[in-house]
Amino acid sequence: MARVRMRDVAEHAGVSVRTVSNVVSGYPHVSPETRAKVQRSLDELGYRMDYMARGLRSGRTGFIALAVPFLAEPYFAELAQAVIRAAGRRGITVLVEATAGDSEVERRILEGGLTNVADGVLLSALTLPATDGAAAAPDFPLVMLGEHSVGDQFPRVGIDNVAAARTAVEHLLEQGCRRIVALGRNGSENGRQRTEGYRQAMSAARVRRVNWLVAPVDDWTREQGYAAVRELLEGDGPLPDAIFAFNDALAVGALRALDASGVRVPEDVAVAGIDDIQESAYTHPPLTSVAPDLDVIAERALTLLEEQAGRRSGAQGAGRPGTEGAEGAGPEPVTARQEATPFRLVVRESSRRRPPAR
Amino acid sequence: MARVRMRDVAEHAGVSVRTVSNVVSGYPHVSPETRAKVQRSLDELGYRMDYMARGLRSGRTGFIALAVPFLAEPYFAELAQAVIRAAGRRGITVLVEATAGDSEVERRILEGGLTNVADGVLLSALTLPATDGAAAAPDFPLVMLGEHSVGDQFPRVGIDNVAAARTAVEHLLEQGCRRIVALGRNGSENGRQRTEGYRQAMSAARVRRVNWLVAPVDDWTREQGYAAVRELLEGDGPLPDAIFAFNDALAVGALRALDASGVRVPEDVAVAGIDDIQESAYTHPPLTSVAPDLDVIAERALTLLEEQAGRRSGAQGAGRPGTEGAEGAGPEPVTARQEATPFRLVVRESSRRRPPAR
DNA sequence: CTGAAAGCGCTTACAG
DNA sequence: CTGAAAGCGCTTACAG
Repeated sequence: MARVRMRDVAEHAGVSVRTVSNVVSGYPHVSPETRAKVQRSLDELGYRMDYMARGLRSGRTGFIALAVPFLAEPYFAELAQAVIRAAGRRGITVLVEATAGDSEVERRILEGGLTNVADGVLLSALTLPATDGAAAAPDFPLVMLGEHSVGDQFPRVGIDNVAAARTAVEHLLEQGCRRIVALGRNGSENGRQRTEGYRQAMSAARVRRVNWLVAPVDDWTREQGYAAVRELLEGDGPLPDAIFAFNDALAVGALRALDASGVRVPEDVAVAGIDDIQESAYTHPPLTSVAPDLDVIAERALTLLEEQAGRRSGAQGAGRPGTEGAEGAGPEPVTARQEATPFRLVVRESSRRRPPAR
Repeated sequence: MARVRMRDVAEHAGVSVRTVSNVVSGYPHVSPETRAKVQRSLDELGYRMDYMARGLRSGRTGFIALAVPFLAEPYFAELAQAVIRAAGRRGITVLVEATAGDSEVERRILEGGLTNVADGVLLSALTLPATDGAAAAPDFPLVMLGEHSVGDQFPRVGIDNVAAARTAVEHLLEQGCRRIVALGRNGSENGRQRTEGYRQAMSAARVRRVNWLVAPVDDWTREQGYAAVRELLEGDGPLPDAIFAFNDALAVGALRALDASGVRVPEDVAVAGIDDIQESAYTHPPLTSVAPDLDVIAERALTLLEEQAGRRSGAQGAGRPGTEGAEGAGPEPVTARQEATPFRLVVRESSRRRPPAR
């Protein structure tokens, strides 16, 4: 019951390993009879590819790495799920790394810490300042995932943060809200962009400055949303009539704080968030949110990764040829494509203050 | 800027690759001067281990595979997070697979589908009937994770389902509830065990049979919890005075259904679940739940995996030696250890009907 | 404590 | 369309 290698299959079928390899990897030019014969041996012996060996030889591992800050945050869990599903469709296995939002860890990944183990890297950075990595474009396939962008030397796939935020705030304005809190500023690039969307919407609606409210937080978590809104409610200013949370986790925390203080939603305060995590359909009341299309994000990210890999290794995919003397024209500088993916506003009870127009 | 190999480092430092390998892998018997010299070359050249090559040679990949049904389910996301964290502490990288609860996929994993890529497998099976795989103990390190058990030929790490369920129901009984719905029966082994816990608690409290209520579901999701409770409320029987949900996702759905129907929690109906997912502290009202210790589960599972790997390869760890002629005494039958990990009841507002005893 | 060498299981030009 | 052979970057007995 020892390990079955290609050589064993070849002997069993009476062909060379080359032929077995061809059959296994789906190389088209194999005679049907040979293929059938080999397939029979494959099945009979229960052959299973050794991916390590293939990876060593071909320079391709069949893995991609996905690095997210926290897998336990619903948004990232749902994103990871979408990536794993999309990768599965392409026969790619996903290696999940949790960075804990540690910029040291994120930097290491940007510097290629995962390249020996993965053909490409999907990084959902949290803390990396936009100036970082400006020095060098990576010499391996890399796509930034989700909202955060690190300068623009890397391709990124995600929604347009400014537009998403503007959409949410415009919706609140349409409900008749004026005194709207922007909940979530925290010094991140993403936070700046969502603040900008808020600003644009408020400005376009000519809301007076006295009604522009900002509640800063450390992280975009339920805890922070709760704490920030508690503080707001305990202050002596007049109540806001709406809260725009920079993500749904913050909104969930905000809803809990409002509930605990007996503030009615949406009658007293309307609430909207971004991400449309699954939880948001079950809050009290159900949460209005801007929904990114995670499947589209995952698909595009993988496509971009493949494009980069293709560009890097030439047409026929010579993998890791010998001493790599002639590197072609060298890895072409990847055009930084910042793809904005579609999103839609999902209106639920938390912001429904006016009867829907018929 | 070609790839730096051990050979390059060896030349640069004026030693053999053997020595470089020794330094890199932390082999103790290297003279301090040599070590320092090699280290300098390592740093200077920016050497990075090729894990594929090491994996091929040593028979050990440095990966473990974690298979869960859905990464987007909070419980599994939090479990995965705990596993990744624990693995990181041991220098192990985690490969995450999503089975979608497909028994075909789960069976394939049980048959070794991931062994060529991972040193061990952590499987959180959902649908596998207990009879499956009874045929053969696996010939690779495998630990079943979480609540589901597939017979007892595999080691399993998780809470005692019967005890956890009993604890939750006993708590509801203590609150004065009598007419308690068991929400979640679905034909799974886990479901049977939690039903048994319910039965034990109800029976011990001598609750009359007319008050034993069961609400079956397909999956343990928010959707199903919502639908089942809607149906319950629309029926013509008297209302229950408590709902024991087999997990928190079901409880979240139940809370939403009760909220939508204007039923007050906990005054009219008390609610308790199992899992204590992060979301549960933010529901309306906050949810009482039985909390497993995911960090303990992850740690124990990894330890068990290592024990199995050790048993399999002999003391000095000869990896994959030659033709493996002498397989020792063969892989010893792994004693099926069903480790019950600790849990605690977290009481929140959803079940607090009586003033706490002082 | 260190070197020279074999070999892990694959893929892939090179011939035929 | 198929074979024989080299080699990917490591680890590890075997010598010394």
